[in-house]
Amino acid sequence: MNRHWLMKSEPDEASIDHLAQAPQQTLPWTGVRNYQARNFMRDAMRAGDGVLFYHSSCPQPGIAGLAQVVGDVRPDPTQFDAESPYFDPKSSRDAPRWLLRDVQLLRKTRLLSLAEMRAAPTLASLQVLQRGNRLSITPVTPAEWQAVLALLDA
DNA sequence: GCCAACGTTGGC
DNA sequence: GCCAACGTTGGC
Repeated sequence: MNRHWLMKSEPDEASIDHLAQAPQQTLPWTGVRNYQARNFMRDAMRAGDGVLFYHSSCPQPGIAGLAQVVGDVRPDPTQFDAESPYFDPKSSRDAPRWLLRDVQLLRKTRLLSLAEMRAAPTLASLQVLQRGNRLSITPVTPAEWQAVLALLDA
């Protein structure tokens, strides 16, 4: 049984439309610079896992589409790029500190707004809704995934 | 821009 | 290992 995840992206940087227009409708999930989120990608994610694509830090935060993890975990190339905002001078190609996963669109959805998520009793346990949560990648239970699908169909 | 919450850093 | 200071996140 595949796992499920919620992954936050700032739409200015990588929106659901960017994902839809990318080759193979797939984007590398660059820029994760938090160890807990990195460890999820490294240790727990598998190809085929479901992804709730969440728009954050924007006028209308919420779930904008469904995606899946494809391929294997690999080094995030932006950590080696001195021109990138994600450059990490403490990392090296011999011992990359930061990793990424590739994410492929399953389908765009209507925007399931943060307000609607908060109002849904079936999503009360969702980690991203908990007070003080800041992780950009969080696990989603099968029940929560089904609850999101149900809300999207409603 | 504000602010709560959390993560990271670095001196000791 | 402690902990204060600082930086970041992200909704509002």
